[in-house]
Amino acid sequence: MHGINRISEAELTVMEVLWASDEPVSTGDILKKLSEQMGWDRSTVRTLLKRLVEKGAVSEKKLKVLSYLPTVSEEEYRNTQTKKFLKRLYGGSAKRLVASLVQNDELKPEDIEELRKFFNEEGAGHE
Amino acid sequence: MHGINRISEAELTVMEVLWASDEPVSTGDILKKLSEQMGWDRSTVRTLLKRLVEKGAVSEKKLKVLSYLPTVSEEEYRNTQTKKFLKRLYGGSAKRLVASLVQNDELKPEDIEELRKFFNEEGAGHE
DNA sequence: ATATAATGGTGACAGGTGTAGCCTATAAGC
DNA sequence: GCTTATAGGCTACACCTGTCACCATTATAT
Repeated sequence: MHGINRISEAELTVMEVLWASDEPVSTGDILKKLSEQMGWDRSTVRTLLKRLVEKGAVSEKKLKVLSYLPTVSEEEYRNTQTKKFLKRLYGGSAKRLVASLVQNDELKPEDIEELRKFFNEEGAGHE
Repeated sequence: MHGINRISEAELTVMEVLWASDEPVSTGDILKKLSEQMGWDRSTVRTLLKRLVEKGAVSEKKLKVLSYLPTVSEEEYRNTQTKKFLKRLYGGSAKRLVASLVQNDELKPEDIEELRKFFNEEGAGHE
């Protein structure tokens, strides 16, 4: 929907906090979480939030206190990023990516087993 | 080996030109390629090359003319990036990534078929 | 030899990113 | 009510990135 393409690393970390909640999260709560998890200063967190709002990736609600809510779902974001990544590093070939995952032992035996079943069903069910 | 982590988008495009050759490529050739492919100015290309050298991602050889050679292979780079990406967006679970690829129809039927076979073998051979 | 084209060195500049600081307003505790 | 802890507004600043521009030095072609 939006061109929420460019969320930076640090900003993404903030997004994760928001995605983890199903309702708007207050600056205070976000701060508490990130200051202990990342050791970030209050100002840092607030700057990131502000930028995310400017970018349209989160919206700001004035409740008792300013609170934030993502405008893009984590999955949505993950999907667009994955597509980009795929295109950029694997020429868009998901097959190549999967092959490389296997080759680099990123998949555990049980994952492989699971995917095997998965693909067997996919192969059958897909017409 | 190196911490060649942060290659920027534009820089990556330059890397691709270098990776496409098996020997050092001259500034001129790189420029020719990228100016037509990307419409980049000579200065732009040279700046990117310089930065890549500074970052240690490519080495500069003085042949007849300055030429460049990657210090990291494309595959090596792709693998580290993939690992990072996986960790960042899929909590390191390659399985989740693959599942998502399937769910988002990134894989064509014949890919699925191929992977199905692939996994059947993997599953069998891997004990 | 000269004019022209290609090379190489260095500087610049706006916008993004990581990481704060300072000051004021307001809510909470005693 | 006064003090202290939170919250909110604005500023800063260095480094990274995408894009060049300018100048001097060689090759090349005629």
